[in-house]
Amino acid sequence: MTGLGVTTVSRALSDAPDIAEATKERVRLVAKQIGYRPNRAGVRLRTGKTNVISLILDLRDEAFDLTPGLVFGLSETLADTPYHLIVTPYDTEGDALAPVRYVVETGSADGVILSRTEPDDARVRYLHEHGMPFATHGRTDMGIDHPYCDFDNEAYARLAVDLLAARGRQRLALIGAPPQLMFARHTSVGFEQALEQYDLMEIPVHGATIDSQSFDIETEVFRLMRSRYRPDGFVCSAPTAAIAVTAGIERAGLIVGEDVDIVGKQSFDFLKKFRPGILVINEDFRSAGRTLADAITRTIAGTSPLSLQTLEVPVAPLMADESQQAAV
Amino acid sequence: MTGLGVTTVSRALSDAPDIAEATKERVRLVAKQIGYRPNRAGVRLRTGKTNVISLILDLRDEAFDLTPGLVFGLSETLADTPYHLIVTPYDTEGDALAPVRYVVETGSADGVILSRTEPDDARVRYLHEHGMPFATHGRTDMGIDHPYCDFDNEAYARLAVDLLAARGRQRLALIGAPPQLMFARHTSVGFEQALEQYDLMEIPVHGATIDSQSFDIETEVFRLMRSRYRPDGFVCSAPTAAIAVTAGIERAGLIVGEDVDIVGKQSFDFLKKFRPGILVINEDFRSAGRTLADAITRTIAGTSPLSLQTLEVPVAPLMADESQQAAV
DNA sequence: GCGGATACCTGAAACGATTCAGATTTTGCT
DNA sequence: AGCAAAATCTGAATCGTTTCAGGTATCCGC
Repeated sequence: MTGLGVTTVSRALSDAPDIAEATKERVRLVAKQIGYRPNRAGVRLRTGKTNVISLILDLRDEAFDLTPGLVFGLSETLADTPYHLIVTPYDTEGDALAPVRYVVETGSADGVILSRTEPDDARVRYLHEHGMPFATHGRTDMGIDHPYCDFDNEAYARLAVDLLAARGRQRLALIGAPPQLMFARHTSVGFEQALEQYDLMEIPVHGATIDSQSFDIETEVFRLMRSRYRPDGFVCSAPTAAIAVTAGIERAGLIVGEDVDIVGKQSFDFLKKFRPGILVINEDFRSAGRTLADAITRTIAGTSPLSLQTLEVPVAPLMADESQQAAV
Repeated sequence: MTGLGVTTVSRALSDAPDIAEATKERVRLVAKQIGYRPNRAGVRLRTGKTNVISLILDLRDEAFDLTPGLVFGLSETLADTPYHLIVTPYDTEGDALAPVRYVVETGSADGVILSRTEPDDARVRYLHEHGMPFATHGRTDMGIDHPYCDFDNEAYARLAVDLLAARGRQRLALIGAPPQLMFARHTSVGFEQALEQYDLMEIPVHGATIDSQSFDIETEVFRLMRSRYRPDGFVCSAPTAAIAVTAGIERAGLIVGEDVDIVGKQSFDFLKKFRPGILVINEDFRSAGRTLADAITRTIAGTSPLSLQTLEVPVAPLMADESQQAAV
């Protein structure tokens, strides 16, 4: 104790206007000396504020770059705030709502981060209706203005087709994400648009979605490469897809970058080493995590969602010849 | 309210012996009906128990399979307990102790999970001295009995050399992890042992550690392949290393699986697709996460650390000829 | 020198749980 | 019937914080 009442100390530390500046200074000094840290349970009990952000993770999600990207980006940025990041997983086949319901009902967090949004997302609706602050990786299509950070997959798909068209490819296939996901829809839209613009042919890929256990991309690509409608260009909506497509192509005895081109996404720099012929566009999930951390804290502080909507623009890769040009 | 005192209700829900069975039943029923969930802040304030496990993450760690593996495995298993998983990051170059000190000083968790242990690990010493329960991914060499889950990297390296020796390789190189890490030491020990046993030659790789920004494995391997001491077999201590080694070998115009063999680790099934010639041994980080979750909750409950030490044994991959044999 | 504003400080209640130390009722035994 | 023991219940304190509702000087103007 400094000889002051607990009220004074509390108000001094929160920089209230009715405390003398000298007193505040003294309190702050003593607090520093004894290494005072407010007890989170006390604060939480009294104010109801948890100082916790909950990241909702789908346990079935094997995407090996999204998850660490978000976790690192979020925790990195939240480290400079009073917030802790907690991971709330779920693997219920049917009920994706369970974890958000849990967070809302128990009030175990001040804000929620969602990923892999759907056009009509029950979790988003639920959180919005219950007034729980949240930010999403990916947009929705529900007319609800909420904070998000998204990669512009429409632009990505257009850019991918640009690249393939520039290399003279004619018959393009899209290896999509599960169609119920918003980013898959954006990718499709961009893909279709660009096809029309260049007047190219689309080779439909039956059931061509990533991370569906039942569907084997490699085998399907292999089958396609031997069929009458052989694609000469692939657009992949996820990094892992590019690997599987490559495997399928090579099983059919064809060469990536010569007989066929692949455009793939990555956040970790390995596709180029996997096959130098793959056309690579970067998507940085870690940076998305940072942006989302920022967005959720601001949302809790009352900032309007409209100013917290970020769309990351894909950047065209340097082509082999361009980079040589640049070097000269 | 059920008409009972709060004491009775509390004791009933905690199944205390001095409450009538009928009463307990009634209380439980009502609790279920109104969806009662104990307020975490209340419990935490009164009992000091946080019901939180803190996972300490190194932000420089770009290992793209360890992190999601641990996060998924831990959160998955903790979901069936009252514990929440919180992520405590750090990126301080010098002070790896900062995050554990923070957790201990603020009492923000009941238990801590560490990864990437060192033989003499300051974090382990600190947690042990302060009586904070913890479990580590990886062992230490400090004479402290603590719960851990580790992959037997010594056996891995021996197995790797076995595979290379069986294929007639003579001059082997180890692409190590940062030498200050415990698992790197285990790998080295196993490697040396096996070399001696088979009487093979070791080609030293200068500064050959993964995730050191300054060192470029690919370039070093390329240099080696053109030098007088050209290795014909590589043992990689991390998945990413196998990619870089492959790139270096191919830059030198040699073929993986023919001119040179590589043994690599993976947790996610992609190395075989990357280059079918790579010899692959699995390490399952997700399962390690599950094991660690179990270990830390048991440790908090008072179980002796000795029974909470798990060593996962590497399994030899099916060779191409063996798998054919097996199929016949 | 007096009333009232201003500046600065503080006691006590409240958040939701657990638990100590009884209190009351019932039971068992003679 | 009487009394101790056993069974069952409960009031009140406590954890650490914030905040309501005041309390006490000090200052200012006239």
